[in-house]
Amino acid sequence: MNIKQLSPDVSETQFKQQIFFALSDPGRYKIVQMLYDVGHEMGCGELNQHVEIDKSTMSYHLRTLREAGITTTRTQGREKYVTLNVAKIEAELPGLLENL
Amino acid sequence: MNIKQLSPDVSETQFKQQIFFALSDPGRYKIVQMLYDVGHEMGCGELNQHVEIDKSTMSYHLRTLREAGITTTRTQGREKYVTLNVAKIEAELPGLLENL
DNA sequence: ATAATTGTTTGATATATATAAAACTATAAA
DNA sequence: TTTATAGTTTTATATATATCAAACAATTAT
Repeated sequence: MNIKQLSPDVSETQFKQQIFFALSDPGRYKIVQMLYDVGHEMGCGELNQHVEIDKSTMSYHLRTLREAGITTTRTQGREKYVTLNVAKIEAELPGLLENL
Repeated sequence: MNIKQLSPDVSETQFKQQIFFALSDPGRYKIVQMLYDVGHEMGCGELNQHVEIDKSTMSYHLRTLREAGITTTRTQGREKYVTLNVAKIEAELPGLLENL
C-alpha cells in the first residue's frame, strides 16, 4: 500500500473533482469523449461541427477544461487546436476515459 | 467491438454523468469515498461523524445520491442506513471507486 | 404522556453555472 | 486596405446548487 492510498494529495483530489465536474455537463462530456475518440488534437471549429453548441458556449466550456488542466490549447495562425491531456487524466483516474 | 461501444445507451451516459456530478462536490465525494472504504452500509449519524457537514446538508446530499441511484437507503427504527451501489457503479465505470 | 433522538422538509439566501447575443481581438484573405 | 474568418470576452439572464436555520415527522426512551 503506497502513501497515495493512505493520504491522497489535496491537489490530486481537487483535480479528480475538476474532472468529474467537467464530465457532469453534457456539452463538456461530448467534447472530452470526442477528443478521446479521435485520439489527437482537434481544431475548435472541427469540434464545433461535431458538438452542436453556440460558439461562445463552446469557448466557455473549452476554457473550463483548459483552466482545469484537462486540455491544452495550441494556437496556429487564427485557429486553435485542443488536445486532451490523456496521460494526466489516466494518471489519476486510470480507465476512466475508455469507459465514457 | 460490442454495440455499447458503438452507441452507448442514453440512460447509461446519464447515469455516468450523475455519478460525475455527485463526485464533483467535496461533501458527496467524501461520503462516497467513506462508504466505499468501509465496504458496508453506514448509519447517517455515523457518516455525519466522519464527514463534518450540517445534518440538513448531509440529508440533502444523501437524497441527491439516492435519487441518482448511487446509494440505497434502508430504514430501521428511527435510524437510516446508506449503502453504496458498488456493483451498479462498477458496471458503468469500472475501477472508478478504487481510484477516489 | 412527555421528552429526547434521528433524520427530512421547507424557506431563505448567496453563489455558481450554462446559455447566447453582441462587441471585440487577431489573423488571413481579397 | 478592406473584408472575412476564428475564437474570446462581455453582458445579460435564467436556472441550478449548496448551505443552514427552523419547523416538522417518526421513533424510542424516560
